[in-house]
Amino acid sequence: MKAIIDCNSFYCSCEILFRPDLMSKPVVVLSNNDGCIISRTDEAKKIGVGMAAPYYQNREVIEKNNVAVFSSNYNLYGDLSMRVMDTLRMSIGKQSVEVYSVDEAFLDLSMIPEDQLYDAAKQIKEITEQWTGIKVSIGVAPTKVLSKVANRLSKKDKQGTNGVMILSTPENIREALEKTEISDLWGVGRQYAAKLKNFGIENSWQLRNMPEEWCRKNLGGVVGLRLIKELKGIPCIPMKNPLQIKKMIATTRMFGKPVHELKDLKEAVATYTSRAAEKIRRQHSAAGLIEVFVVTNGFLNQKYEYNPQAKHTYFILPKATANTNELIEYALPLAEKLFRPNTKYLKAGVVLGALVPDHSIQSNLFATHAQNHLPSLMNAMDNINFSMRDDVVKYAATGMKRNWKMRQELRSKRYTTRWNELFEIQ
DNA sequence: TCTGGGGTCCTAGGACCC
DNA sequence: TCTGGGGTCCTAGGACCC
Repeated sequence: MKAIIDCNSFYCSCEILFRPDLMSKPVVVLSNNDGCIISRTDEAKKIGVGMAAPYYQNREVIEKNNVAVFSSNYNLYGDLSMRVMDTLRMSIGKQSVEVYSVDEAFLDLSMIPEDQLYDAAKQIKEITEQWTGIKVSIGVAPTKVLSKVANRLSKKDKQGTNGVMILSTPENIREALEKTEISDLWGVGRQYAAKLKNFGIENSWQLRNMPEEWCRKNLGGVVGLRLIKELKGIPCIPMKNPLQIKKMIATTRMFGKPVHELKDLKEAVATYTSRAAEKIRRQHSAAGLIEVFVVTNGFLNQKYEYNPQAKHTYFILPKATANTNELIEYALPLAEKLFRPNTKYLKAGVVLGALVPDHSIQSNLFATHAQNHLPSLMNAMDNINFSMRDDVVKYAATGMKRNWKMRQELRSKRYTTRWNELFEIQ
């Protein structure tokens, strides 16, 4: 059996942990740039705050109901996520935990006898909540897809299920699938949901009973086939090796306000390149490809309409590297190539791909002495920036003023990762 | 005035190989 | 007179996830 464990309204729960006065109150967390709502408590949901909806569209209901609003604080969420995952690894062994996202993990429970599953799941839940202060829900079933179904139902009815739901009998599974609308099924997005509804398929049980060949044809080939098999209780999506390294790493951001000068765009691209390079060094990778993209929104002086258009371009490196200055040298011409005067830019991003382990980079006999010492320079920079924080050491190309930086007007303190922002008790 | 920031996997089709 | 039947690798794009 497999389980998925999921933190309830994760970002909001992290904020409430340090603001106990907000417990059982409506709370929301905004995306970067304070653009969209990306986490909301049940109480906020109840009064009609939409998920993934623009902040400004919900402003009225938020202010009227005194909803607590936070900018996203990824330092805080990342640290608490690590605590949750560490707790799970301690509870059932690190080989049995697959971190799926910042607030979710799949657990392999195959070593637990069926009649003890409920108690085991309940215990994992209690330990996690006690050690981290974050509430969680658990769904247990024979396959990953079914465990997601179980988890969703346990969250919908927290009182009735105590946040734990086991789907082990055919009757249980049938009932759960009948209750799960097709658009709520893991693996069915907007496109497929619309398509399935056209065929008269409204819930997951109906999909389960379709012919497998039909699913292969209509739901993306083997992806669809796996989905229907998983619905029938046949595991097709294996647990992943916990030590897998990423295949691509990106840093992309909306600008605080639209950018229209090449100088600003280049600063941003250099900054994102530095961030992305730090990330690949952290997993001991080097990049063989760099891609830059920009999102424009029409012309300067034109009336504002949200109509984003993406453009991208890339460069294949002669030799994989993790050195920030080399990567910036490749990135800036790409930004210049994309730039058009008189254009409003909303967003830019840098993607590092074709990642290889850094020990496998071919060394170059003809490289200069200085080039051969770049890894130690990168190491030193990373160490300084990690211990001192806030980019104490950076490249000049990343700019000093950075007037394109995103807005984060309502961010809470980074209680667990900055000495000078510790939680205080009066 | 205003709409996030990451990722994964799969397929089709073209270029090229023997 | 006859003109095959496999492969691999790469890229772009589309779907999905949180």
